[in-house]
Parts: sequence; structure tokens; C-alpha cells
Amino acid sequence: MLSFSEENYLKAIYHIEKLQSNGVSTNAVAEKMDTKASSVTDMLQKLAEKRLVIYKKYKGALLSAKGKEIAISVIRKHRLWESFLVNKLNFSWDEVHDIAEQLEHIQSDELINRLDAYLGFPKVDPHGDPIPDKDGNIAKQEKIKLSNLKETQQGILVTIKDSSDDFLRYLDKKSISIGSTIKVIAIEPFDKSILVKIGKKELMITENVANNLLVKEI
Amino acid sequence: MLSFSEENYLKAIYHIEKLQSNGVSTNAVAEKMDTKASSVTDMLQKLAEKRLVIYKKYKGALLSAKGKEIAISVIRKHRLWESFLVNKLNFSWDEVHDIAEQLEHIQSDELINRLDAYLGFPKVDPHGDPIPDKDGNIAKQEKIKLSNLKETQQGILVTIKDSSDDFLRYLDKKSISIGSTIKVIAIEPFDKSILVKIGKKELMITENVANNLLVKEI
DNA sequence: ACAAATATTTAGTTATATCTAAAAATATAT
DNA sequence: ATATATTTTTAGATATAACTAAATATTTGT
Repeated sequence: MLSFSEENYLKAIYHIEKLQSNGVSTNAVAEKMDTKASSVTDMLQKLAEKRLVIYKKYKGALLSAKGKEIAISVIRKHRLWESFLVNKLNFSWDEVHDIAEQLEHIQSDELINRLDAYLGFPKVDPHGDPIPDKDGNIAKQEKIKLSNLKETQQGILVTIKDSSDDFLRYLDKKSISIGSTIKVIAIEPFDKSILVKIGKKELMITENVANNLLVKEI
Repeated sequence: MLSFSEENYLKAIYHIEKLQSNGVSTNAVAEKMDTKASSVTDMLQKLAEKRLVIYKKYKGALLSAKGKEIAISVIRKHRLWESFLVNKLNFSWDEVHDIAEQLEHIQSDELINRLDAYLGFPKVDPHGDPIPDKDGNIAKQEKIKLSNLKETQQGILVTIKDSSDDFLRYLDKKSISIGSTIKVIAIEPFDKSILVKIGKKELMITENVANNLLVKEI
């Protein structure tokens, strides 16, 4: 059985792999895990020994099939627990991350499969991210950045890329949440800021904000 | 913040304290935790340093007010999670212990209080044990051993003292479960075995079994 | 009361997961 | 292409929570 720490490393590597197709660098993992590069090297060596990553000195790491399977199972647990917290315990979607970070390490396949059933086999979590099924299959999502929409197009907000507290608070203040329908009214050519309509209100957002809002086009 | 291990020690000491009013011995803790006496000594010294137990060399340990508070909060979490697993996810009450042992260490007051509300503020868990409230108050339960009942008396099974797998399987096979109404038909003077009636069936149980079934007299 | 048995503690070891500082490899820039 | 900068690894240290073996304290039985 793996430690919390090992599971967290596998999860981090998985997420980084999805962004860059090449090997995952020590530094990238260190940044994601908020730890030191030397600690990452130690852990990569250990995970390589356990055949969970393929690791070449100075060349970074990639998940093995087994490592990927474990990473996905942790992500499945994380997203199902987030769904539980929001849908059953009425947390708001920006409060649940830290608790789900703990719950994702609970070991019991039976538990997580029953939780899945109890929630009605949800396809996406409260942030709009897809929930892997029992066999590790993940439904592909057509998500594009809000900044890729053209004037008059609209989308449903499905994912927040930057999940820093500051950004989550900003969204909350502006009443922007997962599921919101957002229409692009006008794009300012000078700084790419965007005038959008959310519900009945019009709002100006920066390009940076628009890059961190992923929508499903409708 | 305390480690899982520290929390488990506090919980073990709490349970042992309830049985013997004097100081909790190193050996008693070692047996309960399935570890070595020397490991217990190490931990008691650490917990004493953190003012969570009062510890005197060779004299055993007692929980401080703070230590007791933490122990009770862990027990509250354990019992609420067991209630969730049984009442919402349809686990049977003999399957939930190991999962609850993990869930009891999740850190979030908000989570546990919302879970409590979601479950309807239950007073007892699926084993019949009382659930401490948010402030650490535990309702007293009038529980007596089935072996203390006299002929013709009856009780509702509220707690299983011995929770070994073998015993739980025995009870399952005999269809004895928390909430069962048990009537004492006759007591054999020779070996104190008891003829009981559970539902419509009569059944002979040994004194040992009767000592491990705690009932609320009705 | 004292020897034997039992319980407890101490000392020293191991494994995990982290860190800092220094060394080594790789990438970059002129 | 070579010096400089960056990245990565190694070596050595720390903290936690276990363990074993040996030492010490307490309890028990005669």
C-alpha cells in the first residue's frame, strides 16, 4: 500500500504529464507539490524502484501503466468526494478542495464504488472536471478557454484552471460559478479584455481571467 | 496538528480509562494498539510533553482535559462516519470499522458538523454506542450485559463488546444484530449458558457470548 | 523480606519523508 | 565553443514512529 505522499506525487505527475507530452521534470513536480527539487529526486527514485514511474536521471519521469492507474484512482476519489461535499453536505464548490485532498487517500474500493452509486454515478465534479469511472476511463471533455470565444458566442463554465484562493474569491464576488452561462459581448483589441454577460449582469474581465475559465461552447 | 498515530493513542487511552479508574498502563495500551511496550513509552513521553496526557514513569498515563477533548472528537468522528456508512451507503454494521478508522482522522470541524446534520444528529452509532455531540457531551447509556438479565427479562442489543471478526461472524450467522430484542427464557445453572429467544427463534448461547452482548433493558 | 516474575524504560537501530548545501549534469547565450 | 546559468542529483542532517535487546523498576509469591 502506498503512503499519502507517494499517492500525491503520482497525482501531481499525472496532472503535469497532461500539459506537456515529454518527461515531467523534477522542478515541475517540486513546484506543483510545493517542495524542494531534492525531495522530488528522492521520491522519483523510490517510485521508479516500485515500477510506478519510468525515471531517467536528469531526464524526468513518466508514469508507468500501474502508476497511471493509481493516479487516476486517486483523482476519481478526489472528485467523487468533492461531489459528495457539494451535492450532499451543501458545501460550495470553492470550499471543498482541502477536505477532498484528505478524503482521496481513504483506502476502500467498496467505499468509493458505493459512494459513486449513492451520488448517482456523476460524470463531472463540481468544478466541471470529469470523474473517472470504476475502470479508470475518463470521458473526454470539449473544454476551451473563455478567451477563445469570439464576440456573440457563449459557453457554460465547466472548469476553473487557476484554483488559488484569491481567484476563487474573485469569482465568488463576481457571482461566477461552475454552470454559469457566459456570453462574450465584446473583446477589446488593445488588451484582450472581454466584456461578458453573466445572468443579467455585464462585466469586464481581463484576458488573464478569461484564460482561466474553461467553458463548454453552446 | 496531531498525527494519526497520536490520535489513535489518545483514543486507546480514553477507552482503557473508562474500564479502569486508575492510571492506564503501558502494557494495556500496547495490547490495545497491537504494538510493543517500548513504542508506547516513547509515545506517552511525547504526549506528556504536549500536555495531552499526565504521565508518571512506571505509573501509567491519564488523559489531560485537552487530551480527553481530542479523544472524544476522534470518537465522535468515528461513530458519525460509521452511521453514514451504514445508514446512507448501506454497509452492514460489521463491515464499517476499518473504513471508519481511516475516516476518523480527517481534519475539518465544518465537515463533521455538516455530516452530523445530514444524518439527522443521531444519538447512537450502528453498534449502539453513543455519539458525542459537537461540544463533547456523551449521553449516558444504561447498558448491561445480557448475562445479567434474569429469566423472563428482555433487552435490546445496543453494543457488542468483543468486536473480533470471529465474533461478528458468529452473530451474523445467528442473525443477532444491533437493535435485536432478546428475551431470556432459561439459564442453565451448571455452566450459565442461556436459552434466549430472538425474533421467533430460540437459541442457546454460552456465558461468554452473553458477557459480550450489552443490552438496554426493556 | 527477598527472589523470581513481570512490567516498564532506555539505548540504539531502521525506515520514511523531508530539508540544506555542495557537486554534477544539462541548457543557454554570447 | 565555451563560460555562465539553471537544473538536477548526491551527501549528510533532522524528525517521526516504529522496532529489538538490555537495563531497571515494580509486583508477586513463598
